[in-house]
Amino acid sequence: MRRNNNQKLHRKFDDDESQIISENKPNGNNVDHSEDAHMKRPRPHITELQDQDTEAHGTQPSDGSAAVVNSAPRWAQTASKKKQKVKKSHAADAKTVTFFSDDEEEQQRSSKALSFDQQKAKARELLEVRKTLPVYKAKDELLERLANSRVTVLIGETSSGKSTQIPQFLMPLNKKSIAVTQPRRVAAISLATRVAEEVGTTLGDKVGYSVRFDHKAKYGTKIKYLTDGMILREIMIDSSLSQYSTVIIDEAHERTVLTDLMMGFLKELLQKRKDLKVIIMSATLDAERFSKFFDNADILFVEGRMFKVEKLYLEKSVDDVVDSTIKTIIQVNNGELEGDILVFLPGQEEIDKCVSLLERLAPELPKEAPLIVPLPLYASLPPADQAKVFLPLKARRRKVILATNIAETSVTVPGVRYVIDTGLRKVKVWRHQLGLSTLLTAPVSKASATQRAGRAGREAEGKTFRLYTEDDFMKLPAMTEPEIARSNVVSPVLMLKRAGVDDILNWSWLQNPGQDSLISALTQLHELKALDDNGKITELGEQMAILPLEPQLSAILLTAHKSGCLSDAVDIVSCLSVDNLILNPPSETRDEVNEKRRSLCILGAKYGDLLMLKELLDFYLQFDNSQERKQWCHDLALSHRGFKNVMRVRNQIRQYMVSLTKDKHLFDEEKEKKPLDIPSVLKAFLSGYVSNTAIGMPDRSYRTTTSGQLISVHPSSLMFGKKNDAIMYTDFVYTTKGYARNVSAIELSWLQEVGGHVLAPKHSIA
DNA sequence: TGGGGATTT
Repeated sequence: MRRNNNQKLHRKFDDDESQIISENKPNGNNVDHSEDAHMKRPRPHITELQDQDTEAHGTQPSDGSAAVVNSAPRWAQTASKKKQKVKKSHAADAKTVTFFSDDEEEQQRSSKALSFDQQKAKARELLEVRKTLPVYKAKDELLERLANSRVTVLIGETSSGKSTQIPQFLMPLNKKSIAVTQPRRVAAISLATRVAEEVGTTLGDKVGYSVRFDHKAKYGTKIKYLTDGMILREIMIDSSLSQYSTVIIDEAHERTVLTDLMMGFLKELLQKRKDLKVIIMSATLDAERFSKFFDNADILFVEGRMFKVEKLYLEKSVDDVVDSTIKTIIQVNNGELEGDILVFLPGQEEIDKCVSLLERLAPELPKEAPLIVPLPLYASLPPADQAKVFLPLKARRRKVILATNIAETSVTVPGVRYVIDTGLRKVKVWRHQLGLSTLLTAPVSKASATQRAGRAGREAEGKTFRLYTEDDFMKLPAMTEPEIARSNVVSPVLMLKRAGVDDILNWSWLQNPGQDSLISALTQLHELKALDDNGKITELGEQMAILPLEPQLSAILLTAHKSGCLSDAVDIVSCLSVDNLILNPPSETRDEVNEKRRSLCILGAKYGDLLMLKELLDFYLQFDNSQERKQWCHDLALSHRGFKNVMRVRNQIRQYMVSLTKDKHLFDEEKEKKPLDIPSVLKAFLSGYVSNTAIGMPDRSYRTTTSGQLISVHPSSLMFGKKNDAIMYTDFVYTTKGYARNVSAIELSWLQEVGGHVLAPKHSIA
């Protein structure tokens, strides 16, 4: 790398993103201008639930009456009014991820078991903290507004306390339960834990939660935090959600597929259930859209309490993101006061490059500045490595956390005062015309850039260094495109069919994914025999909708059941539905690890990755010692935690299959150790992945059976470099070229046998 | 012979 530090950043005071700035002057508690200020470490926060920081600092909040307005234009005005500055309190942070292992998590929770009196005392103590939250000041006015409308859109900035407080305010007013939905499991669990403390009840009693594999709620639980996926499951069982009188959709601005679906269902349900109230909570500008969707619902605004974040832009655009990132890190480290640095990069590749460059450079940097400690953070990183970003450092050191989008919403790292934002992210876009996904590096939206910047202003004033020009920023789209517009909607469509929606194209979509995308999904479901020729859901389709799996995988299990290889198929499907089970070995050991996998998985080497998964799971199950198991996972670059999840999924699927088939002894065959019937297993998978097949060409390339596109076997596959007549794959991703991932060898004759109805030439006369 | 942003039932 060239040592060229003349990269210039110029200052730009905020006028475009008034919602996260403060007009207040520093209050003196957080900014220290003494020479060695950067040596003073911020107090480490390991989890958000520690009982400290109970005192509030800073200026007085604005009065409650100013905090709530009911129209968007005034919202802008209100947003630019003074923000209070209060030292971070954990209440607003109750969604932060904690990195306990499963066992530790359990211990942590049970160690908190308090007596009735202790619970009440604790709740009284917490009440003082709650009173400092912006939303608490506006309580009376909020309640009045909420009482008068059936649907309300509530804009609450980060740290307003809306997710913890609003349900508590509403509790005495609701006859039935209040459901609060979250996009992520950890958020649902930690919010419920926090609110139970504030209410002074045992978790699972008055306040509880419900997420996959974990429920702490009973009949009569007044406030229930659920994941979006979980409440959709409940809708499948009880379409009128009769146990709730209020449903709160939180984090609606994230626009996940499941949140969007939920809003569509609620819109329809509101006509049926006249006693139901709905609150849509969002952190950003989407308010108008939500309001219109729900027949011009009231919009309320509650301010947050973020600190001011100064934004700096480049004067000239740069090409080399890694180079420019490194220079900026060094510049910030040399020139800025105490506080850690959070860097947003698009992907693992860029992160790993930066980490190794920084490790090399760190010892050569000026001795006056803190020593840089680079820490990568991305989803496929083992949990133990992820947890390192939370550990406190010794004096005279500065964390530089190099992260993907994971740090934008899912993981909140305390102590960050500086954000460096490359303005890039990776997006997966589903091309229904081609039946493949593309993984693109693309610019973020303004909303996303604002969110990233906000990560520097959670505990004190901060700065964000944007590695693009202000002009570039102005050209960014206002909002990230909702996920549903770029996803495969097979699963949502099946869900709607199962809920009795006939006219999918004209359903109450918050955002319609588009006719082409919907028709492609309907076609796929027809091919899977989930829908009949009239588009009505079949019995098979009903069963597929019940299983907590993608329709393809459900179809595979139902076929496998008929052909007598269910147990093996369940094992493989369980592995397929866990992300990051098979890790990418670090480049130093890559060849070695690949060779180990190949020699261990004899069937995998011959038949492909699906059988490798089966073999790996069998090996995993053989260990009786958890230490050996961990070591084995480590040697083969497999995720130990991933396998634990596989076991939970496997268990759940088995239960579902038992109840679907009403055959209690369905999995008893396991005791007999039936030999593995490889063709049956592969044919069962072929029934779900008929369209994901390709024929081998003489030049060792493959062409897909559906469109004749050129496709290559991904190098991470055991089938890489092998010649086969035909292959089947679970994923087709276009990056530098079209890659098939998770590849298995199949026989040409099976294509006609299993997939004749799909692959028959379109021009043939029926 | 080459590279997987993030969720969830």
